[in-house]
Amino acid sequence: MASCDDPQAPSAKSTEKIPEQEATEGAADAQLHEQDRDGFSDISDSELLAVPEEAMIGSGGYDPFAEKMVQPKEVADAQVKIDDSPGTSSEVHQKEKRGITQSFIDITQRKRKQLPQTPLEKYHMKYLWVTNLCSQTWCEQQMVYEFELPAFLQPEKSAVMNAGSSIHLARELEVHDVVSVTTQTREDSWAVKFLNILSMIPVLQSGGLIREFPVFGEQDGVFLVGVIDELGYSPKGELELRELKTRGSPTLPKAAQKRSHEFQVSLYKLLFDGMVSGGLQPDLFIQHLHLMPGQELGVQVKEHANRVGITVSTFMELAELTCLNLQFSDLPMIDSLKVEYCYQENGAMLGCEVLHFNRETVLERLKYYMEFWKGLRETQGVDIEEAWKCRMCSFANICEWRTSKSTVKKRPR
DNA sequence: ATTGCTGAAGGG
Repeated sequence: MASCDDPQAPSAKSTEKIPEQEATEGAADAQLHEQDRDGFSDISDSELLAVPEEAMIGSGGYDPFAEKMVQPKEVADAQVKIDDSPGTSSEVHQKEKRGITQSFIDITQRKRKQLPQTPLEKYHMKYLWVTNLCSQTWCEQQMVYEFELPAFLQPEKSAVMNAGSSIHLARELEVHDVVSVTTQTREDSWAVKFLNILSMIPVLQSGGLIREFPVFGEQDGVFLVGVIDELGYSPKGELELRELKTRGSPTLPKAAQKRSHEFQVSLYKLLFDGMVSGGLQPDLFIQHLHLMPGQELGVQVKEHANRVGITVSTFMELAELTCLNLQFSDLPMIDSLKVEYCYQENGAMLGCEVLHFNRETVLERLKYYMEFWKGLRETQGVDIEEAWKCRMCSFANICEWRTSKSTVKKRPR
């Protein structure tokens, strides 16, 4: 629903998209890789240093041990225009450039102050996405490489992901229209999220269906941001979260992938429940995102707010209004979590799973993943039992985790 | 800060 340019770009105005509610009441694995007997041992010491040509980006080289990456300045400074439609190739390029920029900044910062950085600091993240944590559940080491070498993703994989994005967008448009709103500041971008929420609350209150509901909040000291695919009521009148997963093959996912989906929807519930029960404090946006409370909202944003019957002038006014609305609209917490799987090719439903929410388990896993982001522990790759994941990993042949494992195995002393 | 800080999900 929301799409936006880099609001920090000096000259660039960005556009956010806002859903306009329509009548909503009528809206209605692949092959199993059997476990490697020898786990990680298929990698040799010579492969360890043989970085393939594709790992080079620009004029810079990648060294998994020294973690150096350099590139021409004009690349680092390039401002990128964002394409509205999710999953286009321009988006992929944009991600690449962003990754390169981050590494560039990282080097200069490290030189200046010789302090060890937490991953959050290193990648300049004020907050995490729910999906960051989901890829972390698959393989933390792989997630790290995706941050550091975003250009290295397999094209076939991104093709399946782009197709998934298109299907999600089409579904969103079934329940509401989307209009563009120009934003000028980061505060504006968040204001648009708030306005989206404020316009979806009444739909939920009247028993309707909504898609792409923004959720956020503090978890374990870190600000977490996500988007709930779909919220609606079951015939029994329970508030139901539905997450659609489109698949490249007409098969249901294996356990490892289901675990990640379960974690994803559990995080959504954690965040949503927190929002409707008063857990979202306006101050969090200042503390974590360093937004300016008194920031005057942009003209376009104010205009849109007026169209939906809201008169605000500063960021904080709207943040407070949103938090209060969430808390006092008497919205229920999420009762059930559903994941629906469909085949990309023809849209055929492959299955639907109802997942159980276990607060303790989710919080425990969350804590473990956050320990990584806070720099409290080293990066952890997959366990030997899940070494099969490495076979479809783009980073397998440069992976530090794999090489360390195989070294241990070959030279036990 | 010399320059400057993320649409989220996307699938395996």
